[in-house]
Amino acid sequence: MTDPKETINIENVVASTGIGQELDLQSVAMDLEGADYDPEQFPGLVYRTQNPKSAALIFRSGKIVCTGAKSTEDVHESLRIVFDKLRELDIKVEDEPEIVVQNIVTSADLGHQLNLNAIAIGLGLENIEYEPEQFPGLVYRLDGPEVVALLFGSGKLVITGGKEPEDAEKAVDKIVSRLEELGLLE
Amino acid sequence: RLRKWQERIRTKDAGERNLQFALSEIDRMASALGVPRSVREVASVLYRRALDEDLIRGRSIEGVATACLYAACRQEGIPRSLEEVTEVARIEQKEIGRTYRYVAQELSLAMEPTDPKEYLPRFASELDLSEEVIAKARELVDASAEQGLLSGKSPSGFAAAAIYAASLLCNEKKTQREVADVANVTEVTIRNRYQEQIEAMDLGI
DNA sequence: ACGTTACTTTCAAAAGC
DNA sequence: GCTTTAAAAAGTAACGT
Repeated sequence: MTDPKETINIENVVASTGIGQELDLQSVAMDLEGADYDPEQFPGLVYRTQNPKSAALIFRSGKIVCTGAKSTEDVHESLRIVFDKLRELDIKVEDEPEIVVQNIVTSADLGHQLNLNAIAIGLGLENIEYEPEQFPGLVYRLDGPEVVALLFGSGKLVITGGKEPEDAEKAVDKIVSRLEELGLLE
Repeated sequence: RLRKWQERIRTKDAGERNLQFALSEIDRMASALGVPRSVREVASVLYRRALDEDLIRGRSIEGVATACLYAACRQEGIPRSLEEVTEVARIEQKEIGRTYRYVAQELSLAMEPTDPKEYLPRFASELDLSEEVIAKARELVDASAEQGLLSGKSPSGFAAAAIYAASLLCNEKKTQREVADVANVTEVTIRNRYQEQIEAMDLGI
């Protein structure tokens, strides 16, 4: 039996940080090639890195959001690139701004088809959301860890809302044991 | 004193007018959807409960009224899809779905996903199909659901595929387009499921 | 009847309406 | 609540060919 935990794959990591300096986004947009800035539409300037692939949202306050990276390591690497780009524009950036991971999105595979109708009733209709007319996934909010899982008929799932990779592992363990005690796995 | 009294009357009147508006909207939409009076009554009760529980705050009366009607149709076993409800509503589908989920959660409605079989009589009737076709479609839905083919699929699309397959098996063939039109789904959806439903039923026999 | 693109759901942060 | 970013899951829809 393959442990479902082994199938966990980090798909996206969202983190926030700040350079501790106010920015004139209009001029940054002019000097930084590839920058998208449309203050009418959104107050943040969008800057994409290629390696690792990610998107950084840079704000007037100097705060930055990085999303799209596949690991915590990639988030740091992406932001290091962003910091260096800003330094090239003669903008002062702290040596090592604090980076806080805000959300980790992972996918995994339970290895069995799931009867979502039975699971919806088994877990309790008041604890889940399953509206196949609107979305094929069953939404399950866990207590500990505080994450949200989307379960699909194929047995694959998405876990989001966690702040560290361990949250996804704990979530998969809890989901597997809950489904097993309900006799709904396999 | 006098002002407070007038204010109370005004508030009471406004609340009463809002309630009347909501109920008349439920009536209007229910008529347009062609659902029986019992559904309007259930929807009205749901709306009054939502009002009592203060669920309207921060939401539109129109939205809550529409969500209550959608929920009432499901509770009464004569579902109308969100898309169908949207056609007679004055708010967009996304908002109806969101408000419905909120109301269902707050009023502890314990709504189970719609059973595709509940769509069969209406679809068959609109297509002038016989009772035999409905029975066959029921078999198809039960057999394929039992084999796990239902998970994640839209109930109306699943029902549409079963109706199409049953019409073939009973020699009362309707085209995919005809079935797709009454069910408000695309031909692609029917095409992608009717074959596996027939296989599921053959396995079960 | 293909293929492609795109929308549905979940999550978090950012600044401002 | 909205706006923007990214990503997965699976279903459905709307294009064009």
